[in-house]
Amino acid sequence: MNSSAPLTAPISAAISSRQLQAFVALARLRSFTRAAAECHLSQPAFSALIQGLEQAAGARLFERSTRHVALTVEGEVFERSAAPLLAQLQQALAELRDHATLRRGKVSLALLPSLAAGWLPGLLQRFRADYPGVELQVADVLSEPCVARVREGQADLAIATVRVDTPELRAEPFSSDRFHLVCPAGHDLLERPRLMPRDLLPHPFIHLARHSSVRQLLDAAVHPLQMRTLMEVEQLATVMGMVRAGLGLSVVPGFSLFHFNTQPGLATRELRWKGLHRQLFLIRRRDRELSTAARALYELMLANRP
Amino acid sequence: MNSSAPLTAPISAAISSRQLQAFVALARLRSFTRAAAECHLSQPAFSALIQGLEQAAGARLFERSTRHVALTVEGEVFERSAAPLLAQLQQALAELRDHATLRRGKVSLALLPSLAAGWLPGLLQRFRADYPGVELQVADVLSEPCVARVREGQADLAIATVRVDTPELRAEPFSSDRFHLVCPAGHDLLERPRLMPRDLLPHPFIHLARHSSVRQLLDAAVHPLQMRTLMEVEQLATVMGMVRAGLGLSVVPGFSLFHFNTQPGLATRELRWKGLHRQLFLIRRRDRELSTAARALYELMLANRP
DNA sequence: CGATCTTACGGGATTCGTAAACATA
DNA sequence: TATGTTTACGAATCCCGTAAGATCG
Repeated sequence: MNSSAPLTAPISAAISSRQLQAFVALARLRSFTRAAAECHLSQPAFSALIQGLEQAAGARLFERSTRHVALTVEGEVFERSAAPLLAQLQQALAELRDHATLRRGKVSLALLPSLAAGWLPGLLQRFRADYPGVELQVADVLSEPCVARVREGQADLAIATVRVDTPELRAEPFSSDRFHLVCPAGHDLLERPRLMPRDLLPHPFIHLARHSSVRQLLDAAVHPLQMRTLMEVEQLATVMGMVRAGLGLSVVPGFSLFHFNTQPGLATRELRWKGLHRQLFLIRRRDRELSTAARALYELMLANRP
Repeated sequence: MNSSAPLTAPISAAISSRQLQAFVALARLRSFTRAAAECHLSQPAFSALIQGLEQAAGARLFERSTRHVALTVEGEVFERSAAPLLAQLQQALAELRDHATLRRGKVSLALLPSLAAGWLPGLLQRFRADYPGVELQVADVLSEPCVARVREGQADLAIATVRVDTPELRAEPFSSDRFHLVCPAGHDLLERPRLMPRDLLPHPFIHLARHSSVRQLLDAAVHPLQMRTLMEVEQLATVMGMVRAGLGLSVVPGFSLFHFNTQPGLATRELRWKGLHRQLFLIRRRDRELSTAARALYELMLANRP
């Protein structure tokens, strides 16, 4: 038994896109010579292409003499399908190549509000300049929802503070930031040579919500019950407004300093307390590779860590 | 210059239907081994097929490890086009093969009413038994309209009495028939040893319309002004009714004898007068070959001439 | 006889299947 | 380690382009 002989095709005869192109070109130009030229083939090679198609189809598709080339009735039947078929195929390939070359695509990213407002915009500006056709979706939510979005496939990537190395999710260290005291300009805490946790206790304090990573780390460094909690708010922008109004002081992550540094009447001071720093992780699914578009954003993020 | 090197594809990369089939099978089965088996290929050959497709597409379409095969995002993009594309291609080929094997198709035939009523039905019964899927269109009209229909592409074939050998049309001799006297049974013309044209003159005569071939040939043999014309009618069936009612007698072509031979009270007698016979031609276009279906009918007609 | 399609043919690329190497759970 | 994909490789096949042949107007 000759085991190396190719087996017969399982369902249909093999048709190549080049045969389809040749057919459509010949049906349009009605000349082997001209159609061969359009397909960048020698005329005999082109002829063989058509013959192969006719053989695969099981019917003569063109009537030809040396002076005349025309579709047979069967050829007309096939033409009605072949022309749109070829167009669809080429569109499908073009669409695919668009995705591969980042002329089209979609990336969805979930990350902490502080990064979304401060660091991300400049990054996305560059990304959009390079790949204007790629659709972007950003979810500026806290760590837990960030991770949930990746887990549920709603986001390709997330930046969050939770190290989730599960069978589903892969987390890699991305960046870290320190925390900063924010208070009205000229506040006496700004002058102390060494600022300790207990130094904050006498002052009215604007807390962030308990589920925020900032709050949780701060609670670990300074027992909350000992503090003079003035209020709890959700947004860092609100913290900024409260402190600027002189209602109290607060502690915010470095990535959100852009909220405060540009505000007249406000001052900040880095807190170098042990344990009071945030580790950020880049989180993605384990079971899916990133799409080309997502990988491009991933690379750009890694190359431009805050 | 290496002139035998294949030139690059003109527009799109070459994709074969086998690659499309392989892609769809792999997307469905998510296993190279099983998909290769379904495509009747060795697994490495199948793998190469997919790799070739990915190369042509310019993007990786599957994420694969030894334990897991899944579509990439780009693969999903392509799948949306590929599956319907393959289905359409296979349907187009099936349709084409149906036409080639006469499971489908269409033939239109124009021929004289006498043939349409007498000879054709039995022929078409056989044709339909062999090719039940082929649509038939019959125009039972006189010679001139028969020819016109072929000339205008409304009919594939015609049987008519005019020899039209023009640059457009090809006519080949098909058959011929003689003319017959029809009269009430027991009429004295039936008894004469030799029946001559002038023997008809004393009797009331039922004429066919002037544009019919029967009438024109009869007028050439017997001057119409000398005849006792009772009336002119269009249809041979009307002639039959008139003669059966004893109103007169008439002359009809042999192919229409089936109208008369089975009628009680009627008799016929062949007229062997010089020039009084009809030559029938099979007419088709010169610039188009017959479709497979039309050719089948053509062969059947030739093999079963009246 | 001139334009055009088909056949013939040699060389190189392609693709097959078997076997071995490689990778991951 | 076991299952499943990729690489390696020799052989058969396919496909190209050139050249010669056939055919119709």
